[in-house]
Amino acid sequence: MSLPVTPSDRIAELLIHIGRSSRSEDERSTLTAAQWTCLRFFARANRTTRTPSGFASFHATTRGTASQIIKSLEAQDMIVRRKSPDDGRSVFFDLTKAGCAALESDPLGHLIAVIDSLDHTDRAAFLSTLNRLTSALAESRGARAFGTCGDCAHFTSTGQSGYCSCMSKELDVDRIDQLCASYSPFAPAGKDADVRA
Amino acid sequence: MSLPVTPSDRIAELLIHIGRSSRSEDERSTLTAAQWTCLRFFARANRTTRTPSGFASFHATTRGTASQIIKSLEAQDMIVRRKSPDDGRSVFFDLTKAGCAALESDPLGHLIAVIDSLDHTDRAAFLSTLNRLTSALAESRGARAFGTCGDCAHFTSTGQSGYCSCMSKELDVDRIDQLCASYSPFAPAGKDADVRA
DNA sequence: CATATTGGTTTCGAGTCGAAACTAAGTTTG
DNA sequence: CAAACTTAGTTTCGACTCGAAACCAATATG
Repeated sequence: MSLPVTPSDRIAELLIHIGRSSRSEDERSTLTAAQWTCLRFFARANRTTRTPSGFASFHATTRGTASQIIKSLEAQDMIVRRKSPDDGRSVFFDLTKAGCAALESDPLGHLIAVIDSLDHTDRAAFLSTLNRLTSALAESRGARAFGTCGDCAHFTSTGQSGYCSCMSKELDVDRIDQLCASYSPFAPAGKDADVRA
Repeated sequence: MSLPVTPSDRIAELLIHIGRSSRSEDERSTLTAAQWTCLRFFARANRTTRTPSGFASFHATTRGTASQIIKSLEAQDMIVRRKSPDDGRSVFFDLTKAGCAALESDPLGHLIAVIDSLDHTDRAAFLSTLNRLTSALAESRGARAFGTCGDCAHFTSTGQSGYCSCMSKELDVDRIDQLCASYSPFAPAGKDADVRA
């Protein structure tokens, strides 16, 4: 009955709990938790990542489920569908004015405010550990971690902008802070072939 | 479109993500995420907390929803319903043998393993910050935080066991690590009257 | 050109969710 | 003591979420 409770158990317990309880929408928000996550993701991810598949893997669910959540946001005019110029099968999404406006009252604000009240160095240490946990967990799940281009192993800074060896493209300042599905926390072992490993 | 992304934003993003993705059941587990959370909670909470209301407030949902999740676990013989000896309205739940056995393959094990691989001092610091965040968030939501009797302001250790001023009862070793809904992270300001503030 | 494979959608059934209406057992209060 | 709360729990409802499986169209692979 009373299994030994290690610090790791406690941390896992708290992580689940905080993730769940901070999404509770006190004010009758128009969106559900899944819809908020989707809207946030489309606001933060780069164009090649802002797709149904991208969201599905970020949200650790199936493409089918992702497709439905996206559909519901489209119906509310929070996002608009765009065809990919490169691939006839693929689509991506942009936030509408209404979508951007909705983000202003993101219920996640509560959590962010609380985090903001932390001591500066504590926060930095916390973020660093959390980053490590996320990458390790993604790896153990056999999934790819998500991260920003600026932190990515494929990225080399060239002053203000930088170059992504994965997309073979120069990235301007705006894009450096965007989420990318091809993010890799590790230095690539060999050549680009390893990107999809 | 590209709002400034502060460290706090990143942390919030990661917390939501890790909480969600670590509950994904790779192996077709017999239980859903909500059911796992419920089973875990009943395994960890003390008797007065192991109730439908207790779970509802822990899980940040309504009593109605909690009731349904509990019903589904009862139907699978994971938990058994007991009448409260003190209050004719109240019930509480114990894990069955099957419930305890199920916990052995808790999908949360993945996350725990990853946390276990952290450096000892990093882990301690992480837990401490996480605890602070959880309490602060609960307060900002106007909800009560959950914690163990051993960490509670109502608790005074007397060597191996200890005394809970909230329940006015001596707690033996087993109970010290259990979750309690009356947990308070702060020293009680005045007398016992403040407990329900 | 035939055969995968990939990106996306749809449908299905079970589970989750909050809100609201409801019962029953305690508490307050006049 | 009885009427009026309040609290613990359940039920029902409709909308949403979820994974699985079946499906379609565009792209690779052979």
